[in-house]
Amino acid sequence: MTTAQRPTLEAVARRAGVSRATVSRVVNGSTTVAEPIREAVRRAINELGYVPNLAARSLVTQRTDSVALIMPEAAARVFSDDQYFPGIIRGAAQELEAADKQLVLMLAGSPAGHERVERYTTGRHVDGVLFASLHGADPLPGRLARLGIPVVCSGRPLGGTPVPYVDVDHIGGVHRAVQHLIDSGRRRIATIAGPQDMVGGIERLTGYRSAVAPAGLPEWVAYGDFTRESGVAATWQLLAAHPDLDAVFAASDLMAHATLRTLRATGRRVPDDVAVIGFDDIETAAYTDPPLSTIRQPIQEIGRRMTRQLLRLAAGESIEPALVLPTELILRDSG
Amino acid sequence: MTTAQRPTLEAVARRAGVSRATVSRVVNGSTTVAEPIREAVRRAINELGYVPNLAARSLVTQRTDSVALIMPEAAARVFSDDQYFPGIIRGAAQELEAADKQLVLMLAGSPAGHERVERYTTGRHVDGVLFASLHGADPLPGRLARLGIPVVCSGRPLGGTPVPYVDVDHIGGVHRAVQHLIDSGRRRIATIAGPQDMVGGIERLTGYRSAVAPAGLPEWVAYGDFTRESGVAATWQLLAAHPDLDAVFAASDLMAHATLRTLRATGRRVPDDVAVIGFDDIETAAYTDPPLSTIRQPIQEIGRRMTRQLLRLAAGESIEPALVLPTELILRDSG
DNA sequence: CGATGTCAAGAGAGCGCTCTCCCTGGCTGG
DNA sequence: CCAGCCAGGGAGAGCGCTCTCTTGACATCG
Repeated sequence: MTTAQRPTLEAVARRAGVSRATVSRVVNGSTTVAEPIREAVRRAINELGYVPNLAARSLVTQRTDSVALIMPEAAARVFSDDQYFPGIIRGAAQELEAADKQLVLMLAGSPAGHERVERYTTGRHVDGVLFASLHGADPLPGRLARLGIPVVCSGRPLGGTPVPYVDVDHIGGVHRAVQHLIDSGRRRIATIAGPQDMVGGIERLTGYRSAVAPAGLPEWVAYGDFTRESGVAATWQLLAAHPDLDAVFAASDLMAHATLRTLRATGRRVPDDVAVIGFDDIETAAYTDPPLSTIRQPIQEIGRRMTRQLLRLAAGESIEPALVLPTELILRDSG
Repeated sequence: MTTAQRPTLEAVARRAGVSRATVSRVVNGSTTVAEPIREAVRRAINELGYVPNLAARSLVTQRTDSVALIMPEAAARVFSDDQYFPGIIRGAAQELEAADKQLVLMLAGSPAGHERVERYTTGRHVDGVLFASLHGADPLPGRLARLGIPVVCSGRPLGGTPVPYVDVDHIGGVHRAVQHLIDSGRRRIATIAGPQDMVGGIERLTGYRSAVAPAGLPEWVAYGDFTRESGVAATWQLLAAHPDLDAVFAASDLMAHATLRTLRATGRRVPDDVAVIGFDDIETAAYTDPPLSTIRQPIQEIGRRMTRQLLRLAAGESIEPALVLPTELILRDSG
């Protein structure tokens, strides 16, 4: 499997009868090259099938034109049909495509993975690093930031070092949703909260409390980890403790979907007996039975904004330390 | 934002009082370095916070330790809640993690994107290229293969140049599913086929025909593009033409899900009036109403196998030109 | 008509690393 | 006692590119 020797700048230069520098100028679109020469170089490039060696280029330019997107989740969980990560990826990919940069995807679930990510990112193999969702107080974003590597997180990082981030208004969104339940007469409103080591999990619970407490209603909380499985368990738990509940706010659509099914399994009707509201507005939400009311967060937009911030950072501009995007209450039939 | 000058091999060598070569030996784990010196070098590395510059390394080693995963879809479609791409990504990520290599994700939906992918991959920025699902006869895989760049596709490529691939047994799986419908007494079995410019779309239709024809049953075909929206349209189309159909095989779970809902909207009961079988076994399939019978394809395993093949190719080993994984009929309640 | 300015193109010095020699000094064996 | 042999370590040549500096050829101006 002998790989044909790739042509180099040198080879093109020889063939076109010019210097390496001139070929480089043509390749990089400098204007100071006379048209006939430019044309000759182009022809030589085509004839030889020349393609620049990116490693050599980035060795001297100190840029790699690629950015890493880190998912600090176990690989197994990243791609459930939760639309969060895919949405972030998609937004980032779009924005990077426009900037003609590459997206390097890294899963940092295992400790080994985390270590690899650290080696790779600190190894200057990327111009910047995007963190999609953080668990606990991961020190890596702060460390990278201190190394001078551009970093942007999705969701306010819990660590000590301040790192620029993009997030949505969890509290406001949930508050409005729960308030809507209250306004429509619900009085026994439970919630299935997310993991309490993630900002999203914490703040959505805060939002629930901020609506329920002032109304003098009880706080009924069960915990899940955003997945359907955990949603089933949490729903049973709530039902056991409060068989008379008349509404559930679940911190993710996946959990809300599980709640829908579990409620039905117990003979309760949605929304007649129990109202259900989720969070995310994944595609499936419109296809559940009944269609799920939910709080939409602009996931793709988060990915886009993160990327935009990162690129500005990488370009040496200064940016707002935080960007908070609005959420929207989508009312369907479940509540 | 002045980035502190990164320490180089040279700096470490000076500090440890040895030569660059020796530091390189230590970093790369050569055994021919005496323990005291090795230790001194390690200390110097830690004190300086030295991290090797990967671009420089790959310039001389001609390896980059990263592989590209290409999705030839519009960014907008890659991450619907179809689990195909996420599954491939996940499988590939796992396998690459084990090999300590990086996953570079590229979307080649637009013509511009396609061109970027070509530049990047031919630019030797990756050690190999994985194609996740191909539309039509994309010439890129063949071209890369001819350039000597290791390539593996998911699904048999339609192009002229033979390229190694990993696929599942679409025909056999669908045949068994449709045969199951026939065996359970269905006689008016329609299908919603996938795009006919993709192997999966073509072969699933072939599988349907291979079961229906020998049984002397009519072939009722409508076409979709694997999405829910297209599933809705195709179902209405089938219903209009054949109001008496008693089973539908949809070439994707997403389309099957849409069929389920559309059938119900027309007052038909599943599976009593009409049986429905999908293809993929996405997570949602177990949560539809009724739970969807479907043909499971081991998506993650495809990603893993592709990656394994690619790594062997990159290591200079020779591999089987095709790997076909089995599919499995999962019977739930819909048919 | 020589001095100056201008612009295109070449020369050459690295970027940070790996890897092939080659050298040194301590041992072995005859 | 000396040739022969290692093992451990250094020197130095690039990998393929960019970019600054310099040169050379003209056009312009006093």
